[in-house]
Amino acid sequence: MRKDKKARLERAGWRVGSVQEFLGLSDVEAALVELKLSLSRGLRQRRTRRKITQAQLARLVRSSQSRVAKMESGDPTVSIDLLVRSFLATGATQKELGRLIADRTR
Amino acid sequence: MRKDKKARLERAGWRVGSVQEFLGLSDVEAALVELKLSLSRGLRQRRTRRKITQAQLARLVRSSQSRVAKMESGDPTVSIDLLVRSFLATGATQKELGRLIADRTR
DNA sequence: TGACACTATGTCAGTTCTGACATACATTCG
DNA sequence: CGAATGTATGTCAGAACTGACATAGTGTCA
Repeated sequence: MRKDKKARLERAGWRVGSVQEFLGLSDVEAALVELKLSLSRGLRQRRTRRKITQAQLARLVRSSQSRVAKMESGDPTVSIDLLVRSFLATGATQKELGRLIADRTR
Repeated sequence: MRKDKKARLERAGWRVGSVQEFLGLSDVEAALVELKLSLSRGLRQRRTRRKITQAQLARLVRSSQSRVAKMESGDPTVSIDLLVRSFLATGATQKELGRLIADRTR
């Protein structure tokens, strides 16, 4: 490969000549699904432990019962932002959030 | 308070008569800002440790250099979703993500 | 059985976030 | 100095997500 072409490609964001470290978006995608499931489970657990209904939690996070249901069922239209926001709204700390994510059980 | 009214309010999501456990969205909001900062720092750290540029990371997550810059600078238009996705795209595991969040340093 | 409380699912208009682009700024090197 | 490389910031059309609503399903109690 000509040197100027290599330089051009690298400038464009490629790592020419190195082993391909590209993760394949599918890997990241799979990890994201896992993460969302962890958050879903964690959220439902916290909610039921506190003995409040989906409607009550919805009010806490200024959302709706239907969206809470979607959060807890791992609906793909629910963002991580919303899951995290809701989890924190149950009174969880950032540390607890971190542990939930780190200590996931399959 | 009349009993039927109480029931109606509770159905609507209020916890009538109990101590107000409402967190005040501002608390959650503050926690979210903290969280985003943790992710920003973590992302930049992982990127620089791997000695890749913002443009290269952008390619990995199918984003753009400008958005990566925003991610790392804590720009408010960047979602947690995108931060997490990018962090994972650097090859981090869910466990590492959890630790990053749990072990934040101010 | 019916009434009630709770949860699940589909839909959609309005809001938020996104990649891309342009361009400015910063640093390094010859 | 100027060129090259990397990073920061503003903008915007299009994509993704949101709360709200309607409604269906599930469980419980009398």
